[in-house]
Amino acid sequence: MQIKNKHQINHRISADCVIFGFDFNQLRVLLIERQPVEGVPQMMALPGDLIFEEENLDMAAGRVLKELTGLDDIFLEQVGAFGDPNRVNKPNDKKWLQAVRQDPDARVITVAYYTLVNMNDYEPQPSSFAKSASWILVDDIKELAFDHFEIFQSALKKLKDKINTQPIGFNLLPDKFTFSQLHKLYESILGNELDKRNFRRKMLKLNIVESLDEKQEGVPHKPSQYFKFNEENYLKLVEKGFNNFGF
Amino acid sequence: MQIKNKHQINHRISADCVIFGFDFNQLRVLLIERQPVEGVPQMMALPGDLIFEEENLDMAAGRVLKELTGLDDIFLEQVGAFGDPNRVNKPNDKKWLQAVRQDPDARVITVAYYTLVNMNDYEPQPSSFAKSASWILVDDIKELAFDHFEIFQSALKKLKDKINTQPIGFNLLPDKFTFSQLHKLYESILGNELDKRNFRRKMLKLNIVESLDEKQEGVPHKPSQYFKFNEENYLKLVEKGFNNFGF
DNA sequence: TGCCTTTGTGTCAAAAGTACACTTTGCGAA
DNA sequence: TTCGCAAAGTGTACTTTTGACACAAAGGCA
Repeated sequence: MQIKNKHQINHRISADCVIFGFDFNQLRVLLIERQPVEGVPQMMALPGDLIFEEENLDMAAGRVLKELTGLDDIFLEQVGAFGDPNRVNKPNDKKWLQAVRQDPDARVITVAYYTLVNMNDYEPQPSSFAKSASWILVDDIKELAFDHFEIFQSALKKLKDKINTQPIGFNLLPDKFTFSQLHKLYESILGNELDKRNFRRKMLKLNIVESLDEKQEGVPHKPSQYFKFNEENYLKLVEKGFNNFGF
Repeated sequence: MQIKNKHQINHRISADCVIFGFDFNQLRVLLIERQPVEGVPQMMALPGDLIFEEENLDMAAGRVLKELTGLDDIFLEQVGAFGDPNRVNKPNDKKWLQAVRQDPDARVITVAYYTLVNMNDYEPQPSSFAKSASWILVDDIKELAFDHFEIFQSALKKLKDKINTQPIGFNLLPDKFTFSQLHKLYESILGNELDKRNFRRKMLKLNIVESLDEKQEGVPHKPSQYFKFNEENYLKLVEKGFNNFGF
């Protein structure tokens, strides 16, 4: 554990967030536009910031989320650390760093998080690190600054895996939602179709959604029932060791 | 993305490894004894080291593994980053750092990995960071230096989750093994009993183990058949989208 | 030869998963 | 007022998977 010369000292640590939202039809991610720099093509990036001295990693990610969305107390889970020495060394990224950062050659290791928000709660905030932010369809994300595309892919994979173990999808919906919305959400995350009747049957059997005494209004078709998530029942299930929440 | 004063610059980054092994009966982890320091009770720790300048995180973890075990090209997966500002601030840990480190107050963020090795391949290596290493039963690990116990628990949880998705357990066994060994391995990892016949039925149906033309010899009971893992069939299954490898 | 230990095997019932199509409701346009 | 449209909501038959459970077979050893 002795310190050797080969050990670099001044690492920067940042927290980047993959913020997922659901527009009732497709899955989206909240991306920021990187501050424009002459001669560097515009590119989108994950919101993130260097961590503060007194912060732990989760707090830093929470702060990024809060600064950008105004949201607090949100589902937040670590994806992992990304620390390739070349992760910020693509030519355009380098140019950008040279224009914007004080110490552009410092090695930056980022700890990535993903988080699930209800898009309707989102209110754009003036933020220190983002010029502007927008909700981009997951399917339209093809390229991002630095290694953010790789991070995004890891986060999406993690989300897919997780939703087969825990019903975290409710974090992406408002308190009351229809079964179709829930159904569509699962299809969007998993990336494939799910039989309507089978989905409904299993979800109802789990006993973690509860029908409300309220229906859609003003729709030009049969109005659907509203439901809400029943966290109490969910916790009871987990306590019993049940873990098959997948589809 | 501007650098503010609140951002601390000189973080240290280390890679720590939770090295799992299986003694054909129970699951073990390779722990090192922390260099003794007057007045600090002896305590075990996860092997780890600060990362080098030119290394990415996986390489650093691989190097730690190689230095300690002589093993190369081994299953290695990230658990996550641990960066609480107080993770190394328990009184005894502080004392230890003050005695051993040049800059004991530096904030150290660690990226944890877990890895699965075949214990029989293990050969203790003279290592720069370990006084001595030993295989400790998972059930006997109650306390570790720094936040290593927490890291260990996360790694174990990750291993449990993973083995229900991918048959990574074979990494813990030699090339040829008996069904009982495999069975016991799954029981050790999952921490509960599995019905022998049901385990065998499912594993055989997966078609990823293959019977060898070879039996145990010299055992005072019915000798068991040897099997080997069939990676080709496994990859075919995965390609088809099959994912129910759990028990 | 008999004993001990571990291997190896089959069946039945319950649960879960899969595939599949028609009726209901409410709005809006003709 | 009626007709059409669009999405909601519902059941059944079949297959596959899981879970519970007990006894014979093989080989060493005394």
